[in-house]
Amino acid sequence: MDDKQHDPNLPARERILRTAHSLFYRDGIRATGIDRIIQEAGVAKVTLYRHFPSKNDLIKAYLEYRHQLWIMWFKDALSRYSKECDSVPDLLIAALREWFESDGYRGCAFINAVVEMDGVLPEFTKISKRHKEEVVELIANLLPHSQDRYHQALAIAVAVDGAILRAQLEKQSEHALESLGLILQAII
Amino acid sequence: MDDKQHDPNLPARERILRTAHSLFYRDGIRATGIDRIIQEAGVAKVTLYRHFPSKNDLIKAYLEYRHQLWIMWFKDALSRYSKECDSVPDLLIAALREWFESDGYRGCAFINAVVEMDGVLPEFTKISKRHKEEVVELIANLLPHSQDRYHQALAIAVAVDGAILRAQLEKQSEHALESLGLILQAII
DNA sequence: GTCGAAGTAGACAGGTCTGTCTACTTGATA
DNA sequence: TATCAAGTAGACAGACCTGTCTACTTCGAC
Repeated sequence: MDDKQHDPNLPARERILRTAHSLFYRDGIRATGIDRIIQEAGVAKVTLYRHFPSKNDLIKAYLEYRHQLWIMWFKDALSRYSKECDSVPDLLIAALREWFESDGYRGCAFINAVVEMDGVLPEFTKISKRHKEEVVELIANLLPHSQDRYHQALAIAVAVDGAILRAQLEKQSEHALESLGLILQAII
Repeated sequence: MDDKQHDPNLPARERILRTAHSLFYRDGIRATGIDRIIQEAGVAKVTLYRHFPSKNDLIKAYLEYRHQLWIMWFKDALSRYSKECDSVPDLLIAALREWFESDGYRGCAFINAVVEMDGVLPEFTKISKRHKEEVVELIANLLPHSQDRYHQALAIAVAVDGAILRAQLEKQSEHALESLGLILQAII
């Protein structure tokens, strides 16, 4: 899900976006300055501002990019683990474990963005809500059809967010996954 | 739980701490400058730096203060609602509803601090972990004695964190509380 | 009454931030 | 060959940040 190569053959816009993604996610949005991004991306400042008129525009592009990246990874992980997992709880936990234990895991980029940037631009919150809604839909698709399938998926998504945070706060992911397992077993 | 009076008769240290609490929680830690705090608290810059040698020291004091404030509120809310609630899920949800729907609700100060300040000082994360552990203990006290009471409390705390986030992301608290209710009913 | 602790206002240093500007280079296309 | 889009380096403006400094005031304890 992460990409750190910064291939100098890529077009400038792509290099800027990928670098912004790495730094915004790793160090935080406010803590990452434009100068740092252009240095690491190997582009001139004018180039960055030609593609992204302001830092807020770059942040929005980062969130859209991250959304695509994460959803793609999630779908892929679900399909990969579906072979060896025979229950929805096991499947979700296997996928999330892969994420929580990946290098440089720092929680959910959208939660982090809302915490850091709430009040600066309403669009950051809007993008984050859209992301969470799409996650709920993906979870709902895993559940058997029933009247309250959507409510169930919503509750699972809430529990998943809690687990994401716990894995971020503690270095270990085991407690978070254990707690999430207990919740999922109970709900489903 | 919140205090906005800033009584000018209070000692300077107290005024600084309360003002820092209001601003750090409302606007975020990084977004709040020292100049803003001293202006709003009505103290000189030298006075602030005599009591808190650096901004990081002030942030630590803010977190400790917030911890005491929140735990006090939580205990009080639990005891207040225990009269009219006859189950643990109802009790927790009644208390959290009060918080989620209070003026200026902006999520959990400790989650926010970790997201904003992770990597700046390890102590911020340490204080936040201690806070969460104390919350787990308070939740465990509500549960009947059993072998896995602590695991149950941990899982509930994870779900509560998820609900805290959902209530922060959406303007409404209803969805968050509904999902949390579903989880609690299933677990307990 | 003297002294020291704790307060005041506000200038200042040195750093970082976003965003603009100038002046130059490179490469594809018409 | 001429043009134009897209890139480069880097100085600069103006704002804001933390933290230090000077010089003055107030007030209680001894």
